[in-house]
Amino acid sequence: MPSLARTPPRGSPDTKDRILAAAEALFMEQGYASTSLRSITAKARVNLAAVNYHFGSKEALIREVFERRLGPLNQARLDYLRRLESEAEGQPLTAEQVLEAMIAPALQLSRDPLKRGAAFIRLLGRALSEPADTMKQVLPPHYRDVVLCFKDAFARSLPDVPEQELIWRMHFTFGAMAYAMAGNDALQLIATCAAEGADDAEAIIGRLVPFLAAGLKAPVPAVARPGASHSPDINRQAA
Amino acid sequence: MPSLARTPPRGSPDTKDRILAAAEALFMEQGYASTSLRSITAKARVNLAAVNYHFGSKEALIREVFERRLGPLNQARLDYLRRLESEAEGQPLTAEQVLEAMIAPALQLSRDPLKRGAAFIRLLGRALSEPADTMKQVLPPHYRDVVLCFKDAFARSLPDVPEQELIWRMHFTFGAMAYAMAGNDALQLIATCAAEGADDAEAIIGRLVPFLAAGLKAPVPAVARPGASHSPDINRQAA
DNA sequence: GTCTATATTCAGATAGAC
DNA sequence: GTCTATCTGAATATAGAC
Repeated sequence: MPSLARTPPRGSPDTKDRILAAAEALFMEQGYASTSLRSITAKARVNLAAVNYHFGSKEALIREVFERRLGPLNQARLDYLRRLESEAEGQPLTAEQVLEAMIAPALQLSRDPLKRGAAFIRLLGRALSEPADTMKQVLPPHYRDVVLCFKDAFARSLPDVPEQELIWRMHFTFGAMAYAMAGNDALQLIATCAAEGADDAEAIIGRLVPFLAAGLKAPVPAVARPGASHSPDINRQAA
Repeated sequence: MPSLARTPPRGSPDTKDRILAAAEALFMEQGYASTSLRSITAKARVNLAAVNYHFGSKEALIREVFERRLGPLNQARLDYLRRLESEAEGQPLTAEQVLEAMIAPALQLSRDPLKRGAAFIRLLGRALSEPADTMKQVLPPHYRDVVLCFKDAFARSLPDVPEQELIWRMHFTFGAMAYAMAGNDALQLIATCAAEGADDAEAIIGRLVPFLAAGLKAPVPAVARPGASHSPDINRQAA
C-alpha cells in the first residue's frame, strides 16, 4: 500500500513525517504561536523551505498535525463504544464503560512508543484550552460525531440526569480529561505535595474514571433552571 | 490614601491601569505570545513606548497583570476557608463547603462589572493550561499557600481518601475548574447541543460544585499503588 | 525535492525631543 | 510622563539555482 501512494516515496524517505513529528513535539512544549518554523525544521533536520513546500504554511502544518491523529483516535473511540454497546445486548452501559471508551483509545495512543503518540495527547489537551483562532476551526469538526454519540450514550447510562445538566457534566468531564491528559501541573500540586507517578498514564486513567463517573452520577440538585441559588450565603464576601 | 502613593497621580490619571486592562483582555482573547505590545497600546489608547516605560518589558507586564489580581483572589479564598472553619467549631467541613471557598471568590471577581474581573478569570483558566515558560514561573508561587491549605481542608473533609488519591482528585478538580472558568467550549459541546446560559457564572458554579464534590467523595477503588489495572480489558484495542 | 538567498512584515525595545 | 522615530532581530514566506 505505501508504495502506491500518490507521490512515490523515493528520494525523501520521511521528510514530511519528520516535520510532523517535530512540530507535534514543539507545539506541545511551547504552544503554537511561540513555535517558529525555524525551530521545527532544525529539530527535524530538514531545510527551512521544506515546510512551505510540503504543507504550504504554518497554519496548514498544525492543521495536518491534528488531522493525521485525530481522525483515527476519534474513530477508535466510536468503535470502542459500539463494541461495548453490542456486547451489552440492549442493556445500558455504565457511566464507567462510556468513560472508558472515551479515554482508553487516548491512553493507547499515548503509550505507543513508535508513533510518539504521547506528545500528541498532551498537545491535544493543551489545544482544547488554547485561544488561537486556528484551533477553534480545526477541532470542532473532528469532535462532532464523538460529542453526539457519547452524549447519547451518557444519556442512556444516566436516565435520571436531565439533558441540560448532562451537557454541563460532560463539559466538566472534558475539562478534567484535557487537564489530566495535558500533564498540566501549573500549580505544582504534584510537586508541592510530593506525589509520584505523574507520568504513568494508566495510573491516571485508573483514578480519573472513578472520579468522573461519580460526578456524572451525582444526584441532581433541586436547582432546576429558575434562579434558585445553590447556596444561601455565597454573596457575603468582601474581596 | 491614593494621593499619598509613591508617584503623585497628577498628569496621568490611569495610564498604567488602562494598559493593564487592555493587556488582560487581549491576553485572554489571543493568548500571551500572539498578543503584541502594539495591539495592547492601541486598545488602551496610549503610546507604544508607555509599556516599556511603566513596566519595562512585555514579560514584566503579564507578570503584573497576574500579581495585581491573584494576590487578593487567593487571599479571599483563604479567608473564606478560615471563616467557614471557625464557624464549624471543630467539625470538619463538607467537601462542598471547601469547594465553595475555592470557587466563590472567583465567581465574585468575575461578576464585578467595574474591575473587569471576568476577563481575568477567563485569562486565569487559560493560563493554567498554557505551556509558556513565563506562566510556569508566575503562577506557582501565588498558589502555594492555597494548594497547601485546601489540601489540608480536603483531607479533613474526606478522611477515607488516602493522600495520594486526594492529590489526584484535586488535580482533576482544578482541571475541571480551569476549563469551566475559561469559558472553553473547544468542542462546541454547548453549541452543538443547544444548551443555554453558558455565560451565567453562577449557574456554572451551582452545577460544578455538586459534580466535583461527588468525584472527591467517590469510593476509593482497590487499586492502591501496586499495578493492579483498574479494568481487565483496557488493552485489547486495535487503533 | 532540496537547497541558498532574500523579500517582506512585524515584533520588542530604546533614544532623545518635548 | 509622553511622544516620534528608529534600531535590531526574528518571523513567515518565496524565488530561483541545482
